[in-house]
Amino acid sequence: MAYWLFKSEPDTWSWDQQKAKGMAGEEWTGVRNYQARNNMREMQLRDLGFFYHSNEGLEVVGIVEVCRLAHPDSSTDDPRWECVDIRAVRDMPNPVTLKDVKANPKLADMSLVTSMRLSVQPVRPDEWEEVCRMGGLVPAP
DNA sequence: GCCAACGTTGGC
DNA sequence: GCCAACGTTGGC
Repeated sequence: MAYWLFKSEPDTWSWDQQKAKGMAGEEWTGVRNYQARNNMREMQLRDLGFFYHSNEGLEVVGIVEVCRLAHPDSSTDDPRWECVDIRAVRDMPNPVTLKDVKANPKLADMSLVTSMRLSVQPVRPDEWEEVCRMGGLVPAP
């Protein structure tokens, strides 16, 4: 069981849109970065992730679950790009902002801080725990 | 809207 | 295989 973080610009694909897809989930298309793609290839069914709003909001707004393993990205014919499907699991009771993350020394190594531009990131279990605690999700899922 | 960071491309 | 040019991301 691993933890991840998915970035999305709310103008393009928001948490509300993700939630509207319900249990069916949605393909996480559009990733054109090898490192992010490789992270998706590593994902297992039922792995959990944070849903983060970039550009606007700049906060973790919810929890998602991987509901389909990596497969070719249907938004391109380029066979290099793959993606998983994810579905919304629940809201963060109190969204955790990037500012909050940066202000917490326990989260200094988080990819969100150290690899700003990576759009699909791994999250360590201790980081998962801490962000959930900050967001009012105790115990962490 | 700006621009720093950084990944990718392409000439050599 | 190096590295300059270029394009994109994303915080501010």
